[in-house]
Amino acid sequence: MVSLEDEPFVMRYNLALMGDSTQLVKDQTMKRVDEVLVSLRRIIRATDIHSKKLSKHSGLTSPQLLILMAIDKLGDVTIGTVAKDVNLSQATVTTILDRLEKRGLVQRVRSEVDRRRVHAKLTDEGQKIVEDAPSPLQESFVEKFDTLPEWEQTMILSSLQKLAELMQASDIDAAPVLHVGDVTHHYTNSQN
Amino acid sequence: MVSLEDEPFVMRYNLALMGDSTQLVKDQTMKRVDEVLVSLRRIIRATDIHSKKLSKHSGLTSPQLLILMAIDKLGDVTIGTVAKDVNLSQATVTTILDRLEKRGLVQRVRSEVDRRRVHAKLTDEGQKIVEDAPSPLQESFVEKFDTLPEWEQTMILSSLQKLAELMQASDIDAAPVLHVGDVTHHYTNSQN
DNA sequence: ATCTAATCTTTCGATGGCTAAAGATTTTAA
DNA sequence: TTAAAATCTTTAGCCATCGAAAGATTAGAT
Repeated sequence: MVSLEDEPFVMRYNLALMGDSTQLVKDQTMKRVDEVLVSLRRIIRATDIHSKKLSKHSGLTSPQLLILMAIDKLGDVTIGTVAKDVNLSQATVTTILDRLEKRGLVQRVRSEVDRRRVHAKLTDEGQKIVEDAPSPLQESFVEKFDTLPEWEQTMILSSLQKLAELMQASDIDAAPVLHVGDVTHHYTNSQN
Repeated sequence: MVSLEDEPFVMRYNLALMGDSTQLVKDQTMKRVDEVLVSLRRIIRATDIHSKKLSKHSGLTSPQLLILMAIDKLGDVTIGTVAKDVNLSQATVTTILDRLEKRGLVQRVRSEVDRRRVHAKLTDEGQKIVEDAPSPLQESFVEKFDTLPEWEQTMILSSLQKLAELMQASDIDAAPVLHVGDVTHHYTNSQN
């Protein structure tokens, strides 16, 4: 048995399932996939932590800010439209709006034309806050990003877009047939 | 004032803060930063959605799976080590372990040598589940990623790593004046 | 030996996020 | 006209996530 002590867990796990023939090739991919996973976790965590920090110093978290900005941008919009714009579920937007409304930054107005709809609009105070708000990504990140050579900025952006595209596509055609008890294979062959 | 109706919010916000001289140059960067932000949101959401899907069909969410795998990899580890390994806070790991323990997949054992520490280990059932578990990233994503040419895989990975690095560095830089010594420890020493 | 500082885990209180179901209204079709 | 279908928001219940503070224990210093 090969020593796997230092290998990332995904690798270790998968190695056990693969024949020796393709092993070396798969190794490479697995390793990268695993590192992608690690990087993603780091990135997600960094944004989370920034959000907390933001809230501590400006009183608003990133999603709250995001939603305020969306309302500012879109004007007098319905909840559903906001949700689509910021890429969150309606339920989530509702709960965030609850908090924003409680703080008097946003107002809900039931539509007169279609009483199922609810419009959100900024209050004067909300407007003011949006105008003075910091970026949802930290300034220093933007600064650092700005110093990268253009080719690198472009590379990062297109990588992210590719990744997002892959993931979204995967989500759509992923066949959810898995049960923990009887799944037998993993990275190598999933046929959807 | 330029019409900004169609510009994403980050741009709109940032433009308001900049003088006209550098505007065109900044425009480029802002636009990219904004698109980075959008892509990130998409990616994060895709992983979230996948996690829900996973949990619905296998009974385990991604973080739960991640933690099980980490324990499997590391053997008889303390909570703190697990937290570092999966890049989550201790508090988070504790609550996730609560659920895993309640389901009998994991067992906590207080260390005899140092009674502050708690070791986590897989139960037989937990072990079995880890061995049969699907990937924390969707199969079809891995499959698609696998078909990318090697240069692209490498490009994506290094972009992510660069991004993670920038963000972490920014978080450290942007540390509020409060506890300068406290903020850095998450990221600077992540090799356990 | 004891008091204090460091270390480790858990608890507490928030927020964010989702799906599914419930409520409310409007639209469509019989 | 009226019942069923579609549309929109909120509610309910769950999990993930964090920081801060509380508890417990060990290590260090006097």
